[in-house]
Amino acid sequence: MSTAQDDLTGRARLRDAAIEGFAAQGFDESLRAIAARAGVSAGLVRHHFGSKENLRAECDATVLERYRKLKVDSINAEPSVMFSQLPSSREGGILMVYILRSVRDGGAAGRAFLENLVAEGIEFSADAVARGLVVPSRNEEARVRHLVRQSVGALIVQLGMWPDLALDDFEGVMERFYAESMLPTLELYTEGLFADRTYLDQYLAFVAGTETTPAAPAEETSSHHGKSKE
Amino acid sequence: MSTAQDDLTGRARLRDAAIEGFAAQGFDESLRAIAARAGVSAGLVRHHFGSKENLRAECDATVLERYRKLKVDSINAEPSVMFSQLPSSREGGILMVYILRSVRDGGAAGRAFLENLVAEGIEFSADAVARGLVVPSRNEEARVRHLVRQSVGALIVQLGMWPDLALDDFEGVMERFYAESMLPTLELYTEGLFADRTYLDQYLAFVAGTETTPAAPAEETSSHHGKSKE
DNA sequence: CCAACCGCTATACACACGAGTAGCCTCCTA
DNA sequence: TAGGAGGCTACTCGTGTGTATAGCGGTTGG
Repeated sequence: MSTAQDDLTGRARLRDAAIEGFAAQGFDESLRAIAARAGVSAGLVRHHFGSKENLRAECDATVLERYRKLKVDSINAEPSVMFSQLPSSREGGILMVYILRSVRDGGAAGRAFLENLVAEGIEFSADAVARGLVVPSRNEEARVRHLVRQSVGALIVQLGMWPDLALDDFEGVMERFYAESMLPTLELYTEGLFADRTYLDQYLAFVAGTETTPAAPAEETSSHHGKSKE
Repeated sequence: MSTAQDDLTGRARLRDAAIEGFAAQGFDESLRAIAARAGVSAGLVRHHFGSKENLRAECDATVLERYRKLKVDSINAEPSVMFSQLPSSREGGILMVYILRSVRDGGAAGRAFLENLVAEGIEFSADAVARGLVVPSRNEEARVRHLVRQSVGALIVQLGMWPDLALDDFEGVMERFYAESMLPTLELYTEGLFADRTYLDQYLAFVAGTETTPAAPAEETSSHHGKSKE
């Protein structure tokens, strides 16, 4: 149940319209507008879902489920660059914008999406490091979290700077975004930014000076557990 | 005139309260709440500023002006890493959150702030490249725009994931953010991410194939068109 | 002295929103 | 074909918002 195409009856239509409306206009979209988008009356929302909050929750769950499904479908589809397996269909665009909006507003779906992306990235990164494609990091999770934060954040900034974002043209927008981001990304990822290692080495020396390592807060850094004065 | 401390008379107090309220609660903060924060009545907003939109516009202008002032004050203060000359005072935190919110919502102040940051970054980057601190890019402006987008976006994501952001503890929040972002940033900037140049070279070859260069739309990519792996 | 002015408050109005209620209308079943 | 259950609509209510108007009180200039 609750897939996209099998039941177009009321509730599902309303839910999809809500997802689309939330993605297009933000989560302040009124129930009336959503109902109008679905071609039904406003009060129907209350009969199917108890409140707007419930509707939002169900939209979140549906979007997350569809994202996972879409991700699984496009797996082994050679991700040319990390975090770039972007959808090209209209539905994929709606999903993406919905998720970006959710992250933007600090919603639960956004947090879940980020955690999902981080877990996926850690796995992917570990594999890539093992295969020698990616240089290792002193804190793999911190690196992945940083990359996820930056990638998603850049998309959110782009989304904010495109107020008249048309969901129909989402693929075009993404294409344009990638066109102007691909070169800097690849340059940064292969050639770095700094010409020498002084900044990094200085920071590493500074961190080594302080006993508590702020970069690796939780996990024990390999085996040298015994700290100095205890 | 129009500095923070000299005139505490009504209008300025209200404007500052609006800035603080917008930063703390978002731009949907009601006029009554702003008035209450300023310790005055609600209708006063209308007498000083015609409407909420006008108030918002004046807040934007004030924030931008203060940001520029704060930036000028802290110039030559050795930016250890690009885009990290962050304020540590409470007022600076308010300014920063206000600007982040403005970028997030696609406001005019946000766009102006981004453009300001890009211009500043281009200048800084050119200088750093000339001094041999930073490796050159095939499209400096695209790289700066990319870095700005990513840096600001990462902060916005962090902001969204911290719903109970206390403006008083802003420096602590930023400190924590930098503590967990510093290592990945420095690693990425000095050691890159990819172990070899294949991805970049493939992309450059692909771009060289198509006549229209999507990454460098306007400017000609100087003279050394036929590049090679050094 | 006083009167015009300005900062400010209190109250009211129009509007949009989410929430809630009653009833029609269709389709499915026996 | 009769009955009933559920999808759906029209309407109403309370609330919160931005906007607007009338009026009070202190300050200042003639």
